[in-house]
Amino acid sequence: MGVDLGDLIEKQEIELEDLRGKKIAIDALNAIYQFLSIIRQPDGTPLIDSNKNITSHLSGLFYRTTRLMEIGIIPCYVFDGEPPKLKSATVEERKEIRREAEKKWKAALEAGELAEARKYAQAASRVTESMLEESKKLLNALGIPVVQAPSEGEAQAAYICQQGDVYSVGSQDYDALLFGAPRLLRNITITGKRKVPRKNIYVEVKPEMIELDSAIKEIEVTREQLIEMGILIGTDFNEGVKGIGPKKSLAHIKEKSLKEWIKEGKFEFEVDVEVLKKIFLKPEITKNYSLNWQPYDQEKLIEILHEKHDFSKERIENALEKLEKSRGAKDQKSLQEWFR
DNA sequence: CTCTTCTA
DNA sequence: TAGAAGAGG
Repeated sequence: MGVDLGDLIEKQEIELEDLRGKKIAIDALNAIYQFLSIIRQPDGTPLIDSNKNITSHLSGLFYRTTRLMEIGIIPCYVFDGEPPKLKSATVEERKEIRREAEKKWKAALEAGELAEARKYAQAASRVTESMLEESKKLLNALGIPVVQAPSEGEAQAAYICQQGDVYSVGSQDYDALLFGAPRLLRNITITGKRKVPRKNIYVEVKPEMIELDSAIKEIEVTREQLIEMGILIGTDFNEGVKGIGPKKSLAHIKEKSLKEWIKEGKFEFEVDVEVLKKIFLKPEITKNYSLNWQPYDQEKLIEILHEKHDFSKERIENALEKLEKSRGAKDQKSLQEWFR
């Protein structure tokens, strides 16, 4: 979920093609969760192989990643490690929401309410340990680097971006900005047309880019103030103040610091605010990672997707063929360079 | 989500 | 041939 900075932050609509030749560190859990929740049948059933294993995430990861590569984008994926202890409340809360959604899904199915069923099925999506393991194997076979974060993936991705090893972080959540990512790309794993809930209309979802420096300059705050705003609104690590959203948080933080507000007794937090701020300012990351792009291993891909999970061999080969074709194109030197 | 097939 | 609809696993 992450912090809701939505309307405050200045963003720039872009085309995927604008990112040709750019390296991007994608928040793996974020992407996998999106695939798992979106790739479903009308009644909410995910894709499954003959052994009843869910495969929606693999389908999304494979086709989306090869499409990005086809355009000439150079992705790597960052996986989460142990969540900070302060996240446990959020984790529990999400579990409960999923349990409720699961019940409602089944009820809606029995009542024959397809759209309702799908909605609750999506909310019930749960990324399991084995899904993550398989996703890593798939990315390995694709020759895409996988970085294992010690703690929060967004924090690690932000660090990799700060080091200049990638152009941008890719995630739906704004948290990466609080972690100090110089650039954030949203909507790069979900694009195209999306149905507006409860309405029969579709909106075009386009990739958007946020540059941390210009975004905070625009609203005239520092990164530290942005973090304080996040804490007021609520993050994965603390409950926000009731009734305070992006707009009010900005006004409050501009008036005086969080520390002063607390001292005056205006706001109260269960956790020491300095501890919260430290999660974002000095996150647990590793400097020990390597981004090493390799050619894909067709045999391994066939083994994982076709032999193990019943994907059509023809479709896999088609996807790889398209990749080859785009790689042969003249104007994509940057893509070729990455294999040398 | 992306891909293939159907339809005007 | 382009856009909608359905399938994929």
